[in-house]
Amino acid sequence: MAATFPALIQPRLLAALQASSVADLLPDGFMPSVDPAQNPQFGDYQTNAAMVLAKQAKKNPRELAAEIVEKFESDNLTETPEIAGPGFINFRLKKEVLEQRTLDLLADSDRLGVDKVADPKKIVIDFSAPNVAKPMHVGHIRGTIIGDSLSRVADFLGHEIISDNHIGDWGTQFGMILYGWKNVLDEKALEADPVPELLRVYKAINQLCEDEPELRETCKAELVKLQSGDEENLKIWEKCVEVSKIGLQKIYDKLDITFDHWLGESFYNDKLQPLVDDLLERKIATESDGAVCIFFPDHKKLADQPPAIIQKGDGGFLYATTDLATIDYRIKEFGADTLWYVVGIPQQLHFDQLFEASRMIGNDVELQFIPFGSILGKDRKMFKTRDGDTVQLDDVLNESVARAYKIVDEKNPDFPEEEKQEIARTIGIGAVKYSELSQFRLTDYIFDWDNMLALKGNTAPYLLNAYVRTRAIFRKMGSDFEGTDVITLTEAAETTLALKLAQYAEIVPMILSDFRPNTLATYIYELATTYHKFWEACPVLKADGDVKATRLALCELTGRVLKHALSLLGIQTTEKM
RNA sequence: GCGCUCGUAGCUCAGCUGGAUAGAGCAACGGACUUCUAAUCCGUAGGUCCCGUGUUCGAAUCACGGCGAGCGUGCCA
Repeated sequence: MAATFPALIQPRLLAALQASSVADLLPDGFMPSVDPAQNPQFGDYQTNAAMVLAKQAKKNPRELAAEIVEKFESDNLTETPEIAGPGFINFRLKKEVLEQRTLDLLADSDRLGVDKVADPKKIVIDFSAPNVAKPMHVGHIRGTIIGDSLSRVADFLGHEIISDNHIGDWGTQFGMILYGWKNVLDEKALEADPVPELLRVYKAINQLCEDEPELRETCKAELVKLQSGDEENLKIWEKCVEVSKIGLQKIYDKLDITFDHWLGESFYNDKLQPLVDDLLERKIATESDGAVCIFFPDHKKLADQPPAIIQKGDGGFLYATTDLATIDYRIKEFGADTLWYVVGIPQQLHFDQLFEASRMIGNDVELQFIPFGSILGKDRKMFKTRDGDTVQLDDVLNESVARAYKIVDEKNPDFPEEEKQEIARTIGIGAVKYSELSQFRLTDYIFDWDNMLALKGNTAPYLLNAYVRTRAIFRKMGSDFEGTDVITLTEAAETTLALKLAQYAEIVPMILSDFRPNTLATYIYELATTYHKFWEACPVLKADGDVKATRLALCELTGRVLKHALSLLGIQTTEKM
């Protein structure tokens, strides 16, 4: 596949710069930036290179721009560049170039113009990671959906990606669960639907502990028994983990999310003591106030923060210990060279410490903390499971599907029942995912049903409707797209759409440069808008000859790109709605 | 106290490594369906980009200082 338009313009522009009076100022390996023009009136692409270099050369930017344009060899790629404003150079693609690109993209149905990365990595991605014995609530939705989307994008770009659900299956919550299991468990309720019953037990004991604090000691004793290998408690624990996993899997199935591994905290139990001993021996960790800690005296920020504790005074381990063991395992057993952690921003300090500790240990691995903002309750405070007033993730998904069904049923009362439900599932789940992925991941927001489940405006149904419209054409025509030898762009709406389609290849690689699926979401929204406008302006089936062939091709290609881009967000498509 | 993140239209949010007149959606108002799906399109209205200073030809964007919100901060995860 040919390079993207910026990648084609850049070397020509560089050659012009090297032939200009500022050639001496260009650093080795310099490549001028070429970006899509903000406003179509300026052209298709623009560069600010003249302004940047004029500054260094102490020249007039517009004069330098004129010199660059003079030396610019378009080689039939663009029209003569134009100079505008303070010194922008604007490029407009030749029509034939865009037409040829459209044909190329049609022939490239697998990749749609998107190249694989030159340096594929082996990446373990850690996301979702719910605690067992507690159902997922809305707070878990971000990491789960963002992590899944990043996995899909990385995979498509040619990385080897291994997803690992590092579930919390060994935490202190088991003290209360074990006590509750033995004292307040409703066996029948457990059999009927284990996850809510486990939550009830957890909440009940949590409440009891509030009322009579001495109960906490009893719970702690249960935890110690578990951790020292007590047979009865181990059995209960295993049962708990088993039923919880089944409950979690149901949610993941609804979300169409899978993991390569489920290596929870408990998996690393026998690796913790040797790790601590080793770090003590290597003087990376030291004893302090009875606990084993890692200090960071040379780190400019962490030096003033408390140490990372890897073993408690009572001999117990903490999540810093488990996470260090996990890094080690992922490097040695998975052969990973890169680890991604999609985790809430409150854990920033923990990961700063963890990564620094890993560096001190000498691990040769790239570590990437990909944080996301918090979902807050109406009181602007973070959701906390133990309070019990959180909204469960499953309820959100069900409500979303129900709302979508209502509209599907209104608009298409004649569709078979099963089809209506299938469409409602696609739209409902897609709406939740899109509302998350279309937002910058670090922004905090207050949970609001109507906001998260909106179906109007910049939402999943708008995008799905654009896809449905591409399919409606071929359904009406009575046959699938049969290919074309010629593309003739005449209307502005066609040109704009063709350019937008070509830019898919520019957008996808950008997602991983700063881990922002919302850049892709924005692109899909713009593509859908562009297509909807094309739809209004350009009749397809009533057209003839090359015009019709061109428009059919644009519909087909738009459908392919929409479907593919949505799949990178983990959103499924529907043929009708 | 120290540290992290955020602050943009009435509301919810975009705005990529500094670029041209700061953009969408919702809500409000006005238009367009005997037409390939109107879950659409077109138009009107809406702004002290939290405040201040600095760097720059140019700042919503970068730096510093405030203010506000949320979060973290030695034995939970």
